[in-house]
Amino acid sequence: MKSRKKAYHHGDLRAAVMTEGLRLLEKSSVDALSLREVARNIEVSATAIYRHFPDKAALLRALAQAGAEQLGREQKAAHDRAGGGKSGFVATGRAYVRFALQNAALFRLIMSSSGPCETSAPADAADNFAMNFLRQNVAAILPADATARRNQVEVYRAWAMVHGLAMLMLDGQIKPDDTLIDMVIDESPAARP
Amino acid sequence: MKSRKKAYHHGDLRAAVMTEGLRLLEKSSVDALSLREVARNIEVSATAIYRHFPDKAALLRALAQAGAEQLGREQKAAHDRAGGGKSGFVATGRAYVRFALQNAALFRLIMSSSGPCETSAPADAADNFAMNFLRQNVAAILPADATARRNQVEVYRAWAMVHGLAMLMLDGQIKPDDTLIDMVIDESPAARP
DNA sequence: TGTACATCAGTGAACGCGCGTTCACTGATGTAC
DNA sequence: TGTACATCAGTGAACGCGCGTTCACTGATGTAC
Repeated sequence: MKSRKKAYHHGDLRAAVMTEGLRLLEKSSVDALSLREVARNIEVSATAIYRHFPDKAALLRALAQAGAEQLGREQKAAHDRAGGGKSGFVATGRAYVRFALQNAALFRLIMSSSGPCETSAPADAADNFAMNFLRQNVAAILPADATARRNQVEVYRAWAMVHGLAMLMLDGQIKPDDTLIDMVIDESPAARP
Repeated sequence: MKSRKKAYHHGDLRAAVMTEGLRLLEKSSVDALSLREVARNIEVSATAIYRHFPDKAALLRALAQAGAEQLGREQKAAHDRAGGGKSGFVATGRAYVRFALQNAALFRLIMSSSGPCETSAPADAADNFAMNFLRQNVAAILPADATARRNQVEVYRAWAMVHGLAMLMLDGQIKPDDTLIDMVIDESPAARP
């Protein structure tokens, strides 16, 4: 069989590269990801990838972008499923940590490639997904008369707590444990009635 | 000049390797650290290092260990300087984040190489430095009648918050800013009177 | 409907690179007499 | 104090590896006539 060329229809190779890239990130680290390995696994020459991505960095950027979108989607879904408000906030945090645990390398890649969120006002959809989502959720939790500064600090604190829990579990410093995740987030002062 | 051999007295090469390793970690990432670069920089053949470390992994382990000890020392110093108690707790957190920011790659290395702290009771000095320190500090903050489980969750939450803040700043997701660090930690519910 | 042709997604050979590690070696050091 | 010798921290050449990227190429696809 083994047809030599045009094994992929138009646009399919790009998708296959992305899929395989994401798959490999499930099993190893970002630095262990190589163009050649991706190509090998989808049975295509290494150079074929250059038809779709100018270089390796571009592929990583695309993977990070796709990952960020997925994380955003999962957070949103969890939030909506919980019915918004405080339990929406808690659900968002849980989704964040669980995504990190189930997509370790991808999660790290996302964090290390999206820019700082200090980039001024008009939110940068994909880049600032987490920030924006948190900001909205935290607003739902604070007293209505909270100052902007107070709100911001609260956002950072909530994000840091959830992010830290994710990273510590990823690094094996804290044993991953769904119950513990729930306890840390649910009982957090910000989440208490 | 350039004497060819025995440029280092007994034990000095080991120290020089460690120092240069730590220095390189200040400027780049763990994966960018190579035996050969360390050797080059201290003007020694790459193979000389094998007299002191069985392989690269052993060097990384030693660097992680040294880093962990330094972090522990800085936390302890900050704690003592603040006079213990609640402000000691806050100071410890600040020291943790600042250490991370000033020793980015080393901090990551520490976190990724020390084992889980779930390893049973009799604490493993270097490995569990952060945990033990936090545990003591959190105990000083909780009401005396707090349950062990509650205490543990509180420890994890505090650690996660501080660790997350450090990682988010390291990854450029939150702009590093001493004032913000202080606000996030100082005003955290755990640190409030 | 059939044929000529431009396009461009694929190919495989080749490049130079820096890496970790091995090997047989050398020569300064410090000790035993 | 002077000499013979074992030790062992250093050397440089060499290994094989997998990588990202370049290059000139080929041949299937889809369009214009």
